[in-house]
Amino acid sequence: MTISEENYVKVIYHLSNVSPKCVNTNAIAGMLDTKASSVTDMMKKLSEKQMVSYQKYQGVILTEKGTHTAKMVIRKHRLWEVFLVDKLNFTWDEVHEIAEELEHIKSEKLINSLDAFLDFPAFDPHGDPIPDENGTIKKVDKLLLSDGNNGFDYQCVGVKDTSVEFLQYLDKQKISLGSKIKIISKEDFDASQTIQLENKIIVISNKIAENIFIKKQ
Amino acid sequence: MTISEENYVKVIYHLSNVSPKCVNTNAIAGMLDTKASSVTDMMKKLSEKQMVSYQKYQGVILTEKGTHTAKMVIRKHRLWEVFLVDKLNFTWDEVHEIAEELEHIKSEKLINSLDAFLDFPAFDPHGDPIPDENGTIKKVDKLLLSDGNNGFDYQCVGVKDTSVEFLQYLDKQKISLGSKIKIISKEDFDASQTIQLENKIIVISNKIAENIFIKKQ
DNA sequence: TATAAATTTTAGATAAGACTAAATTTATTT
DNA sequence: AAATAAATTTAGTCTTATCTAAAATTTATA
Repeated sequence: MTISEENYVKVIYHLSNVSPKCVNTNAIAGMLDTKASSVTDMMKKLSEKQMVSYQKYQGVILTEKGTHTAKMVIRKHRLWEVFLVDKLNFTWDEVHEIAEELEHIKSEKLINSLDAFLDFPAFDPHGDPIPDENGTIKKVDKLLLSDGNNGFDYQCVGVKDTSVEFLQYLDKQKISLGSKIKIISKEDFDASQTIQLENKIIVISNKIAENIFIKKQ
Repeated sequence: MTISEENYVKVIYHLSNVSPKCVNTNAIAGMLDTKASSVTDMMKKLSEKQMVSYQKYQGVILTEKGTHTAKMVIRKHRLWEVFLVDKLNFTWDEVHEIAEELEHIKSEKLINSLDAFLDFPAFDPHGDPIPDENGTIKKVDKLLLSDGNNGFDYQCVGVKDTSVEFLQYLDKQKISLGSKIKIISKEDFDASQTIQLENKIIVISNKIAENIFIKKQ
């Protein structure tokens, strides 16, 4: 698998999780910042390699082989992120870009040794689950802060958007994985929420709330 | 710089150290397992990028920029090798191939953090010096075992050949970095040597002796 | 249901990096 | 010094991954 092929498979995997049907050409092109015609070319190649099942004009679905390949790329990406944060003291907004490169390093022994070195972490610095050697992913029952209920106590367990801008906003507000969050109230008009953190009460927009994963305390 | 360009620059750097004049096309092709015509193409490109000074039919010399680029690639290669051996428990014959991939990961912050995490090592697992952040390389006065003198005590400080076969031969003989080696005698006929190790005396061929670096005890 | 709009695919082109085969330049020999 | 050998470059081709523009198909709308 080339780096490009791995990136396509990874993106198809992520898109499959959003809407579990066929993944369409334009969606892939959008994620990879490329053109639909390039995607079509690659779909033919990945189809020949048995990574996706592809029917003209109908989009693609990952095969079992393709799903496994995607999970292994994601495993590498997330393990490297943990390495960067836990061992090299990177912040959570700095790791994505570098992990995009590291995720394509080939050795299986390397990644399994790294996994052991990091003590088999289950989650990456953004709270996303790390597939194990077999591709098994721990399911967590998490919900979006925007779907939480007034008066309840929650804990931040992940973020949806992992952009530098969003992560730095959270840093500024002192919100990180494990932070306690109590929902005080929610505005009907714009769905903005008033929430209580460890030692302050703040108001966040719906856009913020839709990108924070929480679970019940 | 692309991965391919970095590999060319690295190879030219290594060849420059052997014979410090112009590096010729065929030598580069041999090292990279490619054809002379491909090398010529790349030399034109590297010349445009000011990495080498190139005159048709006369070979190439690295510019200052090219030398620095090469050193940074080598720095990354050797630091990753230390990481693999010291932290992930790889053996010294397993690390080269993986480091060939890791050496092309771009982030400068990554490599400097890794350097600090590893406690600023001066040498890689094969005894080769690691350039620092500025490209400075600690000079060591080492010689080849084949050039050592009878009756003297030495210490193994590096290997020239880093192939899996050679390194595994050394493992079998329990020769590693830091091993004490006393030269007992040398045959006139084939330059084979009888040497004393910690707890045994063995005979090694000249080919072996020409690939072990030593220094006086 | 016919037509417009959006999506997707095809056809043809480009750039990077490699190749083969032929041509050119430099080095070596007689 | 001419002839041969070796090294290097040029010219043209191939593959991968991309692109644009045009054609084909599907979906949405009047």
